Amino acid sequence: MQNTLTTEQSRQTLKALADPTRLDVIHALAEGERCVCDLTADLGITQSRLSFHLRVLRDCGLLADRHSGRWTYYRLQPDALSALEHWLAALRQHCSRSAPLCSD
Amino acid sequence: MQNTLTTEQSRQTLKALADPTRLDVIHALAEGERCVCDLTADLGITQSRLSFHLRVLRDCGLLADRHSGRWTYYRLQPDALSALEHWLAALRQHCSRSAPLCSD
DNA sequence: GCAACTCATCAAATTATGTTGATCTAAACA
DNA sequence: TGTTTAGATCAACATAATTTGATGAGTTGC
Repeated sequence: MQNTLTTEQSRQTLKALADPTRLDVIHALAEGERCVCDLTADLGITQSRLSFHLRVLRDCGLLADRHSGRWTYYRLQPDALSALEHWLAALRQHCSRSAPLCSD
Repeated sequence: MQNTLTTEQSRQTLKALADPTRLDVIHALAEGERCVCDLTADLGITQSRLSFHLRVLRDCGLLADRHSGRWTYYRLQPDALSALEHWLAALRQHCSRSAPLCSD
């Protein structure tokens, strides 16, 4: 059985994905793990701004980090996307019971 | 071929789903089509507030409406959820190419 | 016509999110 | 030890989203 998200967790993940800067981060990390300073350069944004978004993405499970020396490396956690897909699919099924229209 | 969403459309849909009031609306409509005044009563929120959220949901394609006399009926559009699922699945596949970790 | 009803929209107030620049901790290295 | 670098965090500000209460437009029935 796949990860089942609570509604609250799903909301946080949806919200995290709804931001353009954070989608840029995700795309940058699709190339592979990167340290914060490289990401800062890749994305051309300030360090504290990136740090803010990395935290949002990590807090909802979309990213994981790893410390080595003075660097912090971030990487994607595709399972978090799968979990959201499953939550969405369940919501859609719940919505597709296709109750009749109101008769009027 | 299913609906392909642009990044911008996906972002709007993600944002729309990330709100608790709007998820309540969606669950209420899973029971079937309803007019605004019934929804107002079901959810126990003010009419203008509900109207605001209905618009957000309609604008991103999650709901459709229908006018009859002085009533407006809203209903779910599960295809919008499917489209988002496909967008998410594509993102996940893009993220799962599993590039190697940084060697350090 | 007029009063009651449904719903959308608007402006103002409130709340939540994101950005900036400064500061702080820890690691590395001379 | 002192200095530099990586990155997190904080407070102040800026912007965006939501809520409220009021108003307006269309519909129905008297």
